Amino acid sequence: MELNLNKCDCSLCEFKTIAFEDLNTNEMISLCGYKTEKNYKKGEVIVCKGDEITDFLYLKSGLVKLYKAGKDGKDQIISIAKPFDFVSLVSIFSDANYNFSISALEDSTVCSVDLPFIKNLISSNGKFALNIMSKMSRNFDKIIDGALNLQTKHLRGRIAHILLFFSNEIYKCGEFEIPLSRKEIAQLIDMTTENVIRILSEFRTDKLIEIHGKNTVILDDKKLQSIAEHG
Amino acid sequence: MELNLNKCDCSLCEFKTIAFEDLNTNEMISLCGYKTEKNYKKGEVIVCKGDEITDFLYLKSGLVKLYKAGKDGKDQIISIAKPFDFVSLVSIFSDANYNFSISALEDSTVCSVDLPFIKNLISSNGKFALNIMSKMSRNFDKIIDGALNLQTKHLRGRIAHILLFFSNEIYKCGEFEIPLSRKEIAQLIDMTTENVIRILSEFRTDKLIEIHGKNTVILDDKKLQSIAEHG
DNA sequence: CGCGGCTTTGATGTTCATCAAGTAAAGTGG
DNA sequence: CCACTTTACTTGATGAACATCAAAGCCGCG
Repeated sequence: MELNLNKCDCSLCEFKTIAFEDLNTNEMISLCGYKTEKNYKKGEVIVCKGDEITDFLYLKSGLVKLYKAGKDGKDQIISIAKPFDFVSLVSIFSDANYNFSISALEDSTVCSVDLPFIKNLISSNGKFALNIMSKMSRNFDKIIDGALNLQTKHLRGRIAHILLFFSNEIYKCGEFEIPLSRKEIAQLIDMTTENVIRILSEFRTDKLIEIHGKNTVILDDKKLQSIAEHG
Repeated sequence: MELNLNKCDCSLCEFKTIAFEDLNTNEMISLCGYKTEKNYKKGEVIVCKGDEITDFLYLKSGLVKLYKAGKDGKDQIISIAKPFDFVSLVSIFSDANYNFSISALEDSTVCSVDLPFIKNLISSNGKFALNIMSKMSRNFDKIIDGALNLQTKHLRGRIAHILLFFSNEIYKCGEFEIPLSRKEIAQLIDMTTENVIRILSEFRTDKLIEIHGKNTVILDDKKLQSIAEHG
């Protein structure tokens, strides 16, 4: 049976640097057979907490959020993954089921590789195993660091932080559309929707940013930086 | 803190279930050669942020804290590791240097295995690799979960939580000595020293706990549980 | 003894969540 | 396409939760 009618050649895919750079030719060919690509529309749920973990996922394009769903829409966002990031986090090797959920913040393409196949690769290719561990490890560090940082900051500092996050890390541009609702921003940096709005308004009257409809423009990068660090 | 002379036989060590259960006889013998045990006194620093990572560490006995050191003693405690826990977290596979610190909360014995040797094992023994990944993965999940949980709780809930943590998970006993100073408790659950004390006092007047010198006694487990969940 | 660190309690002020209410935007059904 | 509903956004007022500041008691240690 042919799984892949989209006749990709993973060995040419720029995304193999995510983890697959250490595979030999044969392994690379197998990989293509165990791989599928899926597209998700903005807002679609990709993984639901409790789902069985059958695949190793990474993001090819778009933007997704990893989150824990709580009661009455009180979700908590764990992290935001951009292309080249793992989506599956580390947890896929610990449990049979996901203990968090994933959904698309923008139209996204997810590459999905059969998990038993990946485990097999880990068993048989030591370099690959170490590479994966190192990548996941770094992912982990970033999330922990983010969580600890949050705790030290006041609300203004947190807002400044995510504005710079989107500007510098995601869009690499001073003008962009925040792919999160105000509520989602609140869930990401642990505060209330009202305060997100309030502080964005403050920043606007202080001429640190401009907001035109959906568009956000960073006006004073340096001051925001300073607020993010010391505010 | 004397280095012992490694006369141990790791194949008999109950701690091999931490990760080494999949090693064959030869690998087990090598392991003993690459392993050292070190003892640390309560309060001693085991690893300092920035130290080169040369070994894979796990805790044989005692209790340690992993923390990020901040300015003027404003540390943040990432997690508390008990015997059978990894000490090195996942980060040892991502970076050449530690980006957190570790110190002993009680007199502790740490087992230390040469990291290149471990990496070698990962490369050559697929079962071992998967096992390690799964264990570290679970570790990661626990820490993330803890961090997210903190965010949802008020101060009283957090205090109730760590009281139960020590009672149920660490000492498995309703009467124990908290191995942390009030300040350290504050660092662990992100609040001020004064409020830790204040709330402990409240709990005492509410007959939820008793405090005799260093000793803490849990009086009303159920009520604490309820505060931890809904407070 | 006296010094410094840890602990405790109280008083004060700030930050932030909650509540309320109103506007804008976006989807829904006739 | 328009009325209708719902969802997102916004602003202000209020009070609660919490940090900060201050001061005093306690304890171990040189």
